[in-house]
Amino acid sequence: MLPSAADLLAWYDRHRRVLPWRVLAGERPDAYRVWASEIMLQQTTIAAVKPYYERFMARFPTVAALAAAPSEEVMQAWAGLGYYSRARNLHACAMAVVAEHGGRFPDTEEGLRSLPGIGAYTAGAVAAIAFDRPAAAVDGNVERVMTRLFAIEDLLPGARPLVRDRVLALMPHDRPGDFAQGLMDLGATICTPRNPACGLCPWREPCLARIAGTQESFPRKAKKKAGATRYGAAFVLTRTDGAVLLRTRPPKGLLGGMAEVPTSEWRADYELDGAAQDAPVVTRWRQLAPPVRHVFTHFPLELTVFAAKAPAGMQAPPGMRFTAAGRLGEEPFSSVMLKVLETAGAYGMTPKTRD
DNA sequence: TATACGTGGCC
DNA sequence: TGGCCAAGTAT
Repeated sequence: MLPSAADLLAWYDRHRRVLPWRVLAGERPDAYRVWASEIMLQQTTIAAVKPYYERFMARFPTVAALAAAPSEEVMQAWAGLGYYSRARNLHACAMAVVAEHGGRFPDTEEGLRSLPGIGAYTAGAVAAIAFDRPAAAVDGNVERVMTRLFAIEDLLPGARPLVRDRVLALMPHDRPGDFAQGLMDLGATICTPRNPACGLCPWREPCLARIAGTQESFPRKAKKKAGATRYGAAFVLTRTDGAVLLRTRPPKGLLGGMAEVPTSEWRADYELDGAAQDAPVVTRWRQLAPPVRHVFTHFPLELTVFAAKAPAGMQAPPGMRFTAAGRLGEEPFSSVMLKVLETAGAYGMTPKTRD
């Protein structure tokens, strides 16, 4: 028995998930909303995205509204979601859609692919979901489903073209958008990484991995090695009027464009003894404990927090600013920076309560 | 092809 | 606790 799109679509019609960015069955969704949700969902869980998506749509209801917004406002709306280059590209993409496409998203995979922040997956997903094009949207869910279904032994990401070919071969001529979403829903709810619910799967009979009993060993992928811990010092300078000394990180690279208190470099061999030389001003710094620990995708970070007071009239050093206590909520702080500020008692909001 | 790029939840 | 994982993209 071979897998068929009809079996998946029948399952999808009964079990499709209700999601904020998903319209009712049979309705054509707004490309802007589909696109925004796809960008947010890159490497990010639905639970994390939901509150951001709702706020984002209320704040920027149309692609024109997003394009017209200041970049600081976009970064602030994204703060806490991670992978901040997504926010920069999102903004650039909105401006390109307005300036080069008359405010409407291209309705082809190729047209979408040429926009900033839209790669192979997102181009396929938007083309399929928003425009019902027969495009393959190969994400982690689809990779898992297809490598199991066909027992594809090749390592990812090398096997991706093969997965894509399999998806295109199964693609129905009608309802390609539902097929794309059904594939993802199946991966997210049935064909899960651990303990897949094979008994409930519409493709349980043709699934080669299930037949062999090896479903959990797919997809095959190379192990990636963890980076070495980096260390550094963070300096929280609070004026007596409550304002905190801040700066903005360079637009590209780690936490690009996000707000932070001044810090030393973050290095594996950082020596805390010389931390005073990295401070933004010469004053009496108090070392706080314990240090802030944070884990990025490619390395763990340990920041020792130093705090000091400054007179109310103090001016910020070049390239830095004092932000009033009442306006800290408007700054685009990353989660690691919120931990630093909380350690210093300069900000009462933890990452978890940011919503 | 390999690496940089966040964050929070789960076991 | 530590490694893995979540609707990837850019370089």
